[in-house]
Amino acid sequence: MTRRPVSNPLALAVLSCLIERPMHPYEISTTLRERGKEHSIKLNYGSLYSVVEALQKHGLINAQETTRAGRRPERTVYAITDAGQAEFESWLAELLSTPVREYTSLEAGLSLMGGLPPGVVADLLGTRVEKLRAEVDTVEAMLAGAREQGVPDLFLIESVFRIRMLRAEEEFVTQLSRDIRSSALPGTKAWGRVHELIAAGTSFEEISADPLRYLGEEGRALLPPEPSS
Amino acid sequence: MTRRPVSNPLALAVLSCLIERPMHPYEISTTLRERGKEHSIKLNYGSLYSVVEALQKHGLINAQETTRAGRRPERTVYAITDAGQAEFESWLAELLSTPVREYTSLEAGLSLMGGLPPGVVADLLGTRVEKLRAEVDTVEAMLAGAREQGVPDLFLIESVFRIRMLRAEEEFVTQLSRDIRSSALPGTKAWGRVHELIAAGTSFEEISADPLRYLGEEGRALLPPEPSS
DNA sequence: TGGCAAATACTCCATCGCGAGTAATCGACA
DNA sequence: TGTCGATTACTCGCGATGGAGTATTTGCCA
Repeated sequence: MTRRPVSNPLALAVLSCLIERPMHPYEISTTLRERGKEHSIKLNYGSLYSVVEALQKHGLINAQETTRAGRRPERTVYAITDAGQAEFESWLAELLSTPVREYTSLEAGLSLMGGLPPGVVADLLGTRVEKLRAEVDTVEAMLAGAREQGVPDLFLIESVFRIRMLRAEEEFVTQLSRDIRSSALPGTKAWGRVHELIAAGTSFEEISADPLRYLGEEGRALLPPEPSS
Repeated sequence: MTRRPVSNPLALAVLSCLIERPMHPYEISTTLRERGKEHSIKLNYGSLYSVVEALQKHGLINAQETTRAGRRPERTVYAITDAGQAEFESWLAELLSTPVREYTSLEAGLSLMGGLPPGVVADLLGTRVEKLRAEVDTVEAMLAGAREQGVPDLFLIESVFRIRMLRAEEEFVTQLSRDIRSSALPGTKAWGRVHELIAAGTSFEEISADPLRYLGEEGRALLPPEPSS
C-alpha cells in the first residue's frame, strides 16, 4: 500500500483549496489554475474527479450539497473534515521533510547512453542544453511577470526552485557533453571503438566474448567482476 | 497517446539487454540488477512482464523458444527485432536530447507550504537537508566502491548526475530554510501572521475577506489580481 | 539425510492515471 | 435573431503500475 489513503499529490492540492472554503471540483480546478499550481502539481480532470471521490471515501472530505443550474450537470460542493485537515498537515510535512527517490528520464537515458556512439550522444546532449536554456527563460519570464504583479516570492518559490534545478542540470549536461567529445570521461575510447566495430559488422556478442582482444586494456571493464579477495 | 508504443522506460532497458543477446525476462531482471540499472530505472516484476508482452505485441521483440528445466515455470527467451533496435536508438536519443517536465514531490510541497506556519516549514526543511546529506553519502560510497572495482565512469555517470542534483537541492533547501527563519523571503511576515490569527481562532475566510485589515499592506497579495491597465 | 533459507521464474489483480469525449450554457457579434 | 466559439462541468474506459503471492529447485549446514 502507498502510505497515504490517497496518494496522488493532486489530492493535497484539493485539500488545500477546501481549507479555505467549500468548493465543487470544477471550481477547485480553476482555482488551482489561477494560482499557477498546475505548473507544480499535475492536474487533469480524470484524476481530479477520482481523487475527490477517493478523499470522500476515506472521510477526508464531505459532500455538502448538489445544486444544478438549468439542465447542466449537477455540481457537488465538498467541505474538508477534521481528518482531512490533519491529513493535509501531516502529508505536507512529509513532502517537505522527506526526499523520495524519483526516477527521471535523463537518469534512464544516461544509464543506457553506451547504446549510442559517443559522438552522437555528445550532440544529443548539446541539443538538450539548448532546450534547457529555453525552458529556463520561459520560467524566468513567468516569474518576473508575477513579481511585477506584486505576488510575493512565498507564492513563487516552487518556480525559483525549478529554475535552480534546471540550471544545475544544464551545467552538468554541458560539462558531460564536453568530456565525451574530449574523451576526458573514463571509458570513452573503448566506447567509441565498440561502436566502430559494430558499424564494421562485428557483433556485440563477439566483442563481449573477448573484450581484451578487441579493446585492449580498456576492455577489462567488460569482463565479469573479479572475485573480491 | 503516449508517443512511444511502450512508454515505460523499463522497456528501453529490456531492449538494451536484448541487443547484447537473447534472454528470458528473469535473466533480464538479474542482468539489470547486476549492472546497477535498477537504481536509475524502476524495476519490478509486474511491470517487467507486462512490458515484455507489450514489446512483443508491437513487434519490437520476438519469442524464440520456451524451455523448461524440471517442472519449473517455463522460460521464454526473447530476441530483439530490427524494429526493436530502431526503437531503442530513437527512444534513447529522445531521452538524452529532450527534457520532459517531471513533477517532483518537493515542488508540490513548496507550492503549498503556505498551509503550515513558517517556523514549522523551516524546521521541516532542516530535516530534509539532513536526509539529503545522508543520501549523498550513500550514493558517493557506492560510486567510490564501483570505481575501485575498475568500473569506468561511463557506466556510473547516472550516479554522478544524481549526486549533482541532490547537492543542488540541498543548497536550495538550506538557503530557503534560512530565508524563512530570517523573514528574508518576501511574504514571510504576513504568512506568519495569518497562522497566528488562525491559531487564535480567526477563520481563514474572514482573513481573506479583508486581508488589508488583518495583514496591512502585505495583505494586498491576497486580493484578486488588479485588472492590467 | 533432513530440513530450511535463498534463489529462480513468474502470475495475478486491485487500483490509478490519463486524456479524449460529451453535453449543456453563455456571450458577443453581425 | 442566429450561430459560433469559449466556458462550464463532468464521464468513461483502457491501459499501466506495483507489490503480494506461488511454486519449484538449489545450496548448505548440522
